[in-house]
Amino acid sequence: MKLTNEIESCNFCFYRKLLFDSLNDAEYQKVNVSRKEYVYNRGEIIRSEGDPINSFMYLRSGLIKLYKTDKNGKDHILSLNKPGDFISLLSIFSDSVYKYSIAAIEETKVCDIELQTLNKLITSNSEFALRVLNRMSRISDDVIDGQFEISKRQVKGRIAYLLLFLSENIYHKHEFRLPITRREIGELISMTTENTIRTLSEFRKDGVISMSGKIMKITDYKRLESISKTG
Amino acid sequence: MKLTNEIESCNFCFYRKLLFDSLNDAEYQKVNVSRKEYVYNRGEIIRSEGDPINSFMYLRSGLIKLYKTDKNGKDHILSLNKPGDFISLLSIFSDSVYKYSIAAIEETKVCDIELQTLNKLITSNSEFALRVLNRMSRISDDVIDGQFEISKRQVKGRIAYLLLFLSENIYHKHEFRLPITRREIGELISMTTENTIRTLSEFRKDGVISMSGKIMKITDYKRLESISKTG
DNA sequence: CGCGGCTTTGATGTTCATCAAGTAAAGTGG
DNA sequence: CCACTTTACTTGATGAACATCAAAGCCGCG
Repeated sequence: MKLTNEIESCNFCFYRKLLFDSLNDAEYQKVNVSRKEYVYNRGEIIRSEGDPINSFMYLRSGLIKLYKTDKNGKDHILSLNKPGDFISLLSIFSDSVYKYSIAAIEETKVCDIELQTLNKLITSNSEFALRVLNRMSRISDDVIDGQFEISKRQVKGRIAYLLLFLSENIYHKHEFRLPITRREIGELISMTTENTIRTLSEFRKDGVISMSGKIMKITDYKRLESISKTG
Repeated sequence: MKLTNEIESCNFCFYRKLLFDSLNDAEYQKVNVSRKEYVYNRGEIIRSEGDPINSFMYLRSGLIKLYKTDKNGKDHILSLNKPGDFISLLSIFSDSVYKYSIAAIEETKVCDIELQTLNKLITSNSEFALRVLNRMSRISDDVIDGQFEISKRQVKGRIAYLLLFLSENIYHKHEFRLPITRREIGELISMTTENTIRTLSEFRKDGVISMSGKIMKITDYKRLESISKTG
């Protein structure tokens, strides 16, 4: 993890309009002053379950996973999140510690704003408060919905769903570099590593995808969609 | 569903302090005026997936389930909620329609407040806004956490977990009337009705519980806790 | 270059869904 | 209130889906 200082001011930040649009200049200054930029490398843990929550973070670039570790030490991934997702909005107002861990899957840049600053803004700017409510609601919905979509499918459908998710929501391409290991895929879809691999191999044999190492290419999109729907 | 008028004013409502504590008298009046009371019978659907969200509800008494129906018509229960849970806080600020259905499991009384009224209060009273954020955060956390707890266990552990949940969080007794059918238990723990029944029968044979029809009694609490932990 | 983590495949067994079939209970209309 | 219909409950038999165990090749990295 490294502290950086790439952005001079939030004024021109792309993510400004997602959440901070309703702030006036004075309020912006408060954010700008309390704001810190961090860069996390692939694999680095950003926050661990149980860490105190005293700031609000959002992703400027990269990819992260939200996960929980069970008593056997096995991780269960709740969701993958990309820039624009306000990952630390979960639990932030209901608990003083993180209920989930957050780790960087790819090199990830975050902006970190003191929780106190956020609270003051919510108190002083009601439009902003509604905006936070909206974002928080959305991210919760996404996590719940993602879990639901996974749980109602069986392995093939789950893998297909995940590949489509990566292709459509993260990379916007039919060919991409798998950002996560096969074990992590398993942790995400509640399946063992072996079955995950077996299913991927099967997809390759069936000509639905082609892959070499981490490079994935969806060669039969329609078919994959059909597997995701019916499986 | 029936419209009632049991409560004269919110002033003495037990649930006032959970959320509405920070309102002044004038704000209270607004709530009181826009407020409607409804009673739903066992089994009645309160809201269906896709219904427009234009009010905010909370449970005064009873028990409800949040659920989604998949394309095969099979229901998946996301959570059971009891008085004090602000069930309609999910999705309320991120979507204009319900993403989940809500149904009464026992006779349920709700207070229904126009969304517009809620929004005005959030805008005018920042302490209230923080309170809503807190409640929303909590209910999302609970749903996510519940799903996580279920998904990491296998059948026996899931059933044990659910029985303990009902005993500890809903009824505060070791003996209670099962509020849901065996099929619904299955929908809640992502398991077939048959396996649910088989597992309950097994628990009875093993002397962990005794049951006749819907009446459940946990006879070996320690054992059930152990099954919930290890299973 | 060797160690540890990732990947892959096979063999085997367990868990769980499905199908079937019957009893019990609960709701419904005359 | 009773006959009828539907829904809930229960048990058994069978097979499919999936986990587990084992073994080996691969790859990146210190």
